[in-house]
Amino acid sequence: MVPTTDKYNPHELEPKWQKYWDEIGLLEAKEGPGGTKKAYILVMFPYPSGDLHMGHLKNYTMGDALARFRTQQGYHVLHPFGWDAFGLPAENAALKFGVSPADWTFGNIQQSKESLGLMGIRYDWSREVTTCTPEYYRWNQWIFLKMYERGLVYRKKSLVNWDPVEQSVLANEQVIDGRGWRSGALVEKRELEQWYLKITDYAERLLTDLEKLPRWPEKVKAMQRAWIGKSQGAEFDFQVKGHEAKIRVFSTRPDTIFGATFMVLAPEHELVAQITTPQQKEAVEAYVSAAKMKSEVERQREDREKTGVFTGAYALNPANGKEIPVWIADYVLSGYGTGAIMAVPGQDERDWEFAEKFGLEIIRTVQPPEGWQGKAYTEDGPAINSDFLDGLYMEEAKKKVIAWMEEKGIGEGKVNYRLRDWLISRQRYWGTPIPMIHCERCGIVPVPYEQLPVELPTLRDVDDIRPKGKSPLAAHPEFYECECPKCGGKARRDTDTMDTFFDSSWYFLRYTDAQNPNQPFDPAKANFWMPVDQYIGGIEHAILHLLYSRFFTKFLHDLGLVEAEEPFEGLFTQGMVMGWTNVGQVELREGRIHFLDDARRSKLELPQGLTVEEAEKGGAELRQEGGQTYFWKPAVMSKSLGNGVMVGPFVKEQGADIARVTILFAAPPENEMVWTEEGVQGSWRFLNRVFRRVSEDRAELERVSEGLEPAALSGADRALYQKLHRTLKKVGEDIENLRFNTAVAALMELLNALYDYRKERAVSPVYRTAIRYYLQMLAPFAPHLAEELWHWLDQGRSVFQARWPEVDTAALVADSFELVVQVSGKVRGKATVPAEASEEEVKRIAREIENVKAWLEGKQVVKEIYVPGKLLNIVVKG
RNA sequence: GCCGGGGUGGCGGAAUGGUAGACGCUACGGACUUAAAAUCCGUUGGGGGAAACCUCGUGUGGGUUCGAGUCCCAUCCCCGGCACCA
Repeated sequence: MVPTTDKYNPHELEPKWQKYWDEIGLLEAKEGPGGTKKAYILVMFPYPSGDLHMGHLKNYTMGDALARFRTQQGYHVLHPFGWDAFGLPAENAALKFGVSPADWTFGNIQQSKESLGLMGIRYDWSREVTTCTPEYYRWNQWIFLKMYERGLVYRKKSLVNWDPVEQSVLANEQVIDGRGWRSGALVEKRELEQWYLKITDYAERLLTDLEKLPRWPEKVKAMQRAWIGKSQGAEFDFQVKGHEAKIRVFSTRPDTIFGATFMVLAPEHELVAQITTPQQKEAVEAYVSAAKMKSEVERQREDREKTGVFTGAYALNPANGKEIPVWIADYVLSGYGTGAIMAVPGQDERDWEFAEKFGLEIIRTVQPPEGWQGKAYTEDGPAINSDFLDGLYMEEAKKKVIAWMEEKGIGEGKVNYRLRDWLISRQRYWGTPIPMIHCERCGIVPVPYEQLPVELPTLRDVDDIRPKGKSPLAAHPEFYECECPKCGGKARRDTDTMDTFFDSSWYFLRYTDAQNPNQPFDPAKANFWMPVDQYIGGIEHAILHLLYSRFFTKFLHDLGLVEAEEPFEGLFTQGMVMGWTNVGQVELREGRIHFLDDARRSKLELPQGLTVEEAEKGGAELRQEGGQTYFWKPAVMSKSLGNGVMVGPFVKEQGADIARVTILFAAPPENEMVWTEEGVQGSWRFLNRVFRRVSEDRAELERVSEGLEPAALSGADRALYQKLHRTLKKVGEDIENLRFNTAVAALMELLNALYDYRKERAVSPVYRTAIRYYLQMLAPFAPHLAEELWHWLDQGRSVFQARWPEVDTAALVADSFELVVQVSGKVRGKATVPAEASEEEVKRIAREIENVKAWLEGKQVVKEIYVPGKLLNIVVKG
């Protein structure tokens, strides 16, 4: 055996090939003529947070592997990267460290870029997008103005979500369980005049087009459907007795109108003050102001018991002319439907509860099934107590009653959505200025296109940036003082900035033509690349970013700028990376674990007093160190826990390819993975074994040529050739489906086969072919090592420039197979059988197996099932 | 409560209705070494057996089928999302 003189040394290999890829322009994206095979591989762009850890890199590694694979297949590949660079983290850092948001941001970008480079993750940096640059955000302003032209931007005064920590308003999507999505602070209600985007105009398209996305996770689509919340019903009026006013309600069950025994208005409903009787005035006003004080969270408490107050007013049920009392209650929401309901306790659980508590009348209008013990009956059944609807089932009754309403002019069929318009004003500094001007004479005037961009002034003083409850820009006359474009008089710029989700709603389009100074992007270029073939990112954007981006794409499509109506053809939500985390020192008291330090314990929501058993069930370990006991547990890698494996040090000590394989092999990519020392060891062993295999054979590999006649192969050569092509097929399919873990497993298997082969055989043409293909298949995962070894075999060009080999389908058909012989469905023997063996022969061979013979002894064969190439099942009785 | 996804060795996880546990990790045994590391070889779901082999086994209970981790019905549990939206 040739002595191993070379050693696998990632530190030497990796920088060398990284430089080489940059020199040959490996991932420079080039448009081609129509019909060119293209692959737009996109990872969600991040906030530039500086140093990166393995948790940040998982999706980038996946994207890089896929992009490299598509390159090998000869696709035109677009694999870009950029920075979601506006937003609060930059401002917070500025406040904390006294650096300007811009300096902080660009410093972080530089650091992050280095980490990406170290991992061998390659992007077309000529298309880099940084949202906080005027070259980018001027097109935010441009799109905003286009939306304004089309009536999709409006200003409205209403109760909005105010995040007291961020000192800014938030959109509905950004309030989760009554708290700001980023700050976690309880959101307050404030009445403010703000800018909105009319996403609701697109509600129906956003809903129905989900069906065009088979390569999206069902989970994400379900979440979007629920968020859009379409419901069909009717909207109709109830006359208030003794008033001009009518109360309009929305109901999905207009068929139950004969059971409407009272009405409920949201406390904020505009008619409340008008219809409340003097006797009830005091109680109603008290209730309304109490409701205003209540936070969203209080209103949504688990044990929410129904509360409400009678207004003293009555309305007339249009179906039967009955007088019914009008109440107010906070279980009716002002923002949905009309903010008022007809209450039908017989068919609605919430109304039943309310009626029961306040002693209101209950009439059933749907016949519950016999023996019905429950309260409200919400299922289908024949209508009762409903005059002309009696006997009809729900669907029929709805149709009939809606037709009746329309005929009488009371109301009509109506579709309602839960989706609300998108509030995009933010009272913060580090964002895109809203390109609007307020003029005392002309009102609101858009900034003319030729004056774009409205540049964000550079503020360096921390006090200028600090949030004060209104936009910091409002303190800078040099920014807001301007001329009215219409009348030329003195006017004032809008001083709010845009929600940063505006920035990220179309960045993927900018990548297709990132440096265009004249328009957001050239439609021809966008049409070549769009839609994104594979988008990879975190599930946390299931609604927010992914819904907004779909909206923007549809809008830009409507403007005629892009053909695609959906931005992301395939979506993949990757699982998180966890790291073993020292939660802190603990003491055991009576078998229970008590933490001596609370900081990390509370962050991880671990209770005090766990039993050891419970802790272990939760994946934790107690470790002894210097006589002390520490509580360790895998937790999502994060800066604040300090449990992230940092890219720089890791690559320096171990190597980028090892990190990449560790990430991709540890678990299916959609699952969370725990980064472990053992996993890293396994990757090292694997890559080292690859290196050794090629290294030991290097001299022979250089001598042997590959002239190969597949049909003439026999024995071990033939077996290796077939294994090679089966692996080639599997690895290709697995990468396409992002099943990297099984692709790597297949490569490990093939490597084992190569070792087995070399135990008995010399380097041969088949073997050399196998090694060459092997390196091509390894390249997406461990590109540096693959490139190095590839150059040993083929000096000419990069492994990524060589075409991905074709699968020889003839080689997928084995020439013999292992026949599984079952007797009555249980495996009793196996035999190697030539592929071309006839059924007769197979049956004969099966019966010669000793163990099968024994099981057939004295039994009567009832039936035989033969699955060619696989299995024979002999069914016996007796 | 509703919606989505799961439940397979000590662990991560493989399995177009056809050999359950690929591949890897861990652990154990052995080789090499002065020694250790690394590396290599072997074993590693439970039970029985000297072995051949038998038997049990994919949350639980039923069913369909020659054959079920995979399909159907019921049920329990876990994770994620939504939750007074009329």
